[in-house]
Amino acid sequence: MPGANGRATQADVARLAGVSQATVSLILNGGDTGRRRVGEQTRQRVLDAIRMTGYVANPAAQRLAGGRARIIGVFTYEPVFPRDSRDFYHPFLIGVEAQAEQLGCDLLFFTGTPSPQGRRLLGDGSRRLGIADGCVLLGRHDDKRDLADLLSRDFPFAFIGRRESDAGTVPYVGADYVTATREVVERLFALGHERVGFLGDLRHDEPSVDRASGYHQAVRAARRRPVVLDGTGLTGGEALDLLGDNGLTAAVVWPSGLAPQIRSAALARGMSVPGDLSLAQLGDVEDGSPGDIDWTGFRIPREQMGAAAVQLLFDQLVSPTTLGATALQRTLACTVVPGTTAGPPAPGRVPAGRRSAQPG
Amino acid sequence: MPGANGRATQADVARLAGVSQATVSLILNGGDTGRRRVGEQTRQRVLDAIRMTGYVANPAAQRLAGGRARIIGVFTYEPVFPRDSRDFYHPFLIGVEAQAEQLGCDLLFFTGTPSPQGRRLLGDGSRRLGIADGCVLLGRHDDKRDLADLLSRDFPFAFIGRRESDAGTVPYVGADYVTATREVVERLFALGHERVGFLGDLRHDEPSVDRASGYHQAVRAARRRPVVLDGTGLTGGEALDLLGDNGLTAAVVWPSGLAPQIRSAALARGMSVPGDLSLAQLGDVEDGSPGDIDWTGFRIPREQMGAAAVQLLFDQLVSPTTLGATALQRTLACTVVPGTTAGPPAPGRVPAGRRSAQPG
DNA sequence: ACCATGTAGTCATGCGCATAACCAGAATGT
DNA sequence: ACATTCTGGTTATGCGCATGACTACATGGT
Repeated sequence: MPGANGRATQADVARLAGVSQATVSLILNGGDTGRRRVGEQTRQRVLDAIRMTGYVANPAAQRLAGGRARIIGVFTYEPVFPRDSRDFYHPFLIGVEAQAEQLGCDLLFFTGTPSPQGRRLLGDGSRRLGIADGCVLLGRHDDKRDLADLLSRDFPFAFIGRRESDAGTVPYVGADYVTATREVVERLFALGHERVGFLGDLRHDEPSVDRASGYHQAVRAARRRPVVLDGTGLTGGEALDLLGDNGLTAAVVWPSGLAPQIRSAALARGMSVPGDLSLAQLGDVEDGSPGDIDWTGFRIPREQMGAAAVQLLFDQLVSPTTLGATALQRTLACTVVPGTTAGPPAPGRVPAGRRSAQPG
Repeated sequence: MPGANGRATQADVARLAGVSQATVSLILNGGDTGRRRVGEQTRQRVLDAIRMTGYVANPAAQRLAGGRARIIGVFTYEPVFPRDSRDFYHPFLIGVEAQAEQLGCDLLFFTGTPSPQGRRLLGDGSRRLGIADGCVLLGRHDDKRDLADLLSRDFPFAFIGRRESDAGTVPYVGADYVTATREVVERLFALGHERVGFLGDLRHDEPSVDRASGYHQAVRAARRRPVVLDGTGLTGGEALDLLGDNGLTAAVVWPSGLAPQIRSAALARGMSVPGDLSLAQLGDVEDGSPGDIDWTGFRIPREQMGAAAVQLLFDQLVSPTTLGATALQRTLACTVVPGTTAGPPAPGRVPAGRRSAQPG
């Protein structure tokens, strides 16, 4: 005898099975407790009744009563379905969706007006994560206030991408940019380059710091001198000049989007890549650029990161307090790809850049 | 004094403002009733208290109490974030997200195991739409049982794409394929073609029926004979042969994905498009194929359809019973695009197909 | 003086579920 | 024979909110 809205409730099931509503709940959520507490024949009667009535739990009621609704919130700092940029989030979300499905969870996407600083999760009283069991967060902007807010309440969450905060242990699934960068740089040294430059945005966010760190590890291991160049805001040509001025025959580029521009500038000046200049990207380009070039560098396991973040969140839901700090911070390996934009240095050739742009 | 979970409740607000919880609720949801029922200074005190406490409504409680949670469910019959096919859903979802944001609603995506027949919304007791205020549905498969189920309960929903059912008025936002197809065919006649063929999957789903209908309208208006060819499962070459065997110099192709294959086959045989054969697509290709060709045909307003569907759902939520059958079924116009794959027939030239593949 | 009408709220209840607290009867220990 | 433990449940309660029913007081009409 379903209610007015056409859905059966636990009470309906209970009535049909001749037990109390609490018994139905026990059987459904009791776990060990339930199994020990309810007799087998009663159990079967109730399960039959559930089948007959087509009962499905009302997630709102489950949440309100302090249970889990099998709903995972997803918070992005930008629209999930962007119109232009061919989709920074997409690969992550493939993994998120797949894993959520695996775990039988639905996904709740929080919309919100993107503000210039990105949108905040908890501030301004507009957000209502209350309905979700927990929340997966991803995006390039990270708001330290959001981090602190999240840590201060007991709302489970997981970041995609490494995040650190003074306020506590931030649960995240990151990629090991340090190792990946180190390996790429080592590879360039192994090819015979005397010096390998790091050309990038010298910011202090986690992704940048990690790459710089991996670079320095490789340079130190090879007993060479680091050449760190600030490429912020540079055009391809300017960046190429900068590399040439520093006499470099090889460089890793961060963020990766700059690399194709440098390559284009080089080709335009009659140089060859990797003949005259070896280039490597530190991670796949975000906007799926005209990609017939097989770049040397590494690939970020975005899909797996999304899936792992959902799993991390789920693990927290299942055992609210058990997880230690190490279990809360998970790191996945990147795949180094050989590619075709790096090779041995041309012997006796003038290093890249301005000078070779005006051949005599 | 927020609760244990760190969030303020209406009771907290009420205590701070010196009123009862019911008054807070009244002010927040009363609409006209509330404004008449509560004095202005009390109102202000409560609003201040809300600001001070940072109160945000708990959607679970709102739903449970029969109210609206500002959550819109989205049901697709396939994964929302597909790995391969460059994204049939994406354009719709851009509109859905934008409109949901506009209306201040969050989006709940139902995951579920895609089965060969697509997944069912309500069957099998696994789905829980209960948390959402209503649901937007989209996908190529439509399950007549789902339609009947949905109509039988009072759960608001809206389809993206026309759907019909014997069980009642199905709320949907469709595109006017009939008019668009008619206009495209008229255009081909206007270019001077004696006969214009319809080559397509002759199915009975709404999108196919609409296109066939528009084709026949145009043919009738031009007082010509219809040439309807079944293109199901044909390769480009086979389809080209079929057109040639029927002596056609122009054809509209459905689904649109077949058109590029026909064109390629034609070019491979030394024919020219539109010189020897005019082709038009009935709608944009779904998988964003290598698109440097400017196809004659029409464009489906996917983004607007997504937005309109959300709006349609929202309208139902606001006035549960007011909407008549006409207001529940909305149709958007497609944009006819001239393109470059249709032109006047070559005078005195042999029609397309096999024969011109063996020039003497 | 009395009822009708309006104003500004409060009270009580229930949505569907999870869960702590309780309880009856049977089995077991001593 | 009586206390203890186990088995198999039931009762009671509250989560946070919306909403119908009710109340207390003021104002106005007759």
